[in-house]
Amino acid sequence: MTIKIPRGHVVNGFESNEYVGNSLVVFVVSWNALFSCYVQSDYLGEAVELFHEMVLSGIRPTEFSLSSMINACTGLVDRGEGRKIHGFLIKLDMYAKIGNLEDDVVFEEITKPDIVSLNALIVGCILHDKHDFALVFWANLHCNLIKLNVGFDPFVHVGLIDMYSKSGLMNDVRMVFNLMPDKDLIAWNAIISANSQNGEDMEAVLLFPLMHEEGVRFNQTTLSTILKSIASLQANYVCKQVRALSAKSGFESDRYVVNSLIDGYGKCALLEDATRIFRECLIVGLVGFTSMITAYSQSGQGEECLKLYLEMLDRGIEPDPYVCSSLLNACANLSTYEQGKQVHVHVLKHGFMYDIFAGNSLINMYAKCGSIDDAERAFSSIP
DNA sequence: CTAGGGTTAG
Repeated sequence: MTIKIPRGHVVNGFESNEYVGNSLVVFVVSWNALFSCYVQSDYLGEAVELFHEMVLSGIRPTEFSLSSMINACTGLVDRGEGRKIHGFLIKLDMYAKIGNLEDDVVFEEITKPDIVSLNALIVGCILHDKHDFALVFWANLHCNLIKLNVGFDPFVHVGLIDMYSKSGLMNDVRMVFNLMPDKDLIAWNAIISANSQNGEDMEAVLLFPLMHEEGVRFNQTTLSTILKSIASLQANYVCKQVRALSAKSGFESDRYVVNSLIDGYGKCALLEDATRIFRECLIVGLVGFTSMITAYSQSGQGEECLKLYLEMLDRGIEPDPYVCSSLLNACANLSTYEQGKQVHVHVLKHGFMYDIFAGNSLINMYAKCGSIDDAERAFSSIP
């Protein structure tokens, strides 16, 4: 993997600033800026490596550094790459001066846990990639914190909600949310998203009016998140209501909201409405096309799927494993072997065979098109 | 710290 952002630029950029006095403070801020860049560019493993490097060079992380690390680690666990950075964990433990993570007694040695030690522990738990252990550990940690009457940083709270959510631990998600003294917009979005991600779609949608009752204003993220659950529930009427709400609140031009609306209408089998938004919005890109292709595929209009795909390529939009997977599914439903083969060529050309969804769709397509040979070949070609 | 599109069966 190539690292695009030259580290020196960021670090020297801050160092050479004559208005900034304390170089040690400057350093950690520069590192933090770098972490943020890396995480946003999806260089998660590199971000963790850099973090380790910083810690070894004697610079104490701040809540900003660790907040980036929570994101990086959550992402890595998502991808199943968490183990790769397991080695760093051991050293991280040393830094955190908590000795053996598996012994929760060591926590008591930290008489006044601050944001740094707390966050280091979060990173440690996530890096361990041992969710069952993390659960026990966090349960103990929570008890200790309550006993010690230590306030949580809101960022830590949302980080925890996100981590628990991605581990499927909804009870813990709710516990953390309920512990929050000030539930702001971000907290509400996090709990709604957690419900949505864990298949509690009805709950996710019902939280929306609750949030309103508590006097917390929604934003585009809220709308996009509940639309995903509305799509799963195929709640046609609610979908239309949210569309009206998006227009009224001015979030209709948000990329995520638009895509979620297209997808929502598609899943609710409201093809005309989906098409209208799709055609009216000039910002529709790869994701919008994928939603439309899926919608047509599900309504049995395979020719439209292929037409849309060609239109997409015509507009210079590069395909990805998602759209290929959706397209292969359309071919499978239609039993269009020749077209399926063409999509297979695209999958190979763009190197999407590593993607488990694209691979499965390919196998499925050949199977549905009646070619077991091709299906088997596709199966054994999965890396 | 929170947000969008994809696979398998029945």
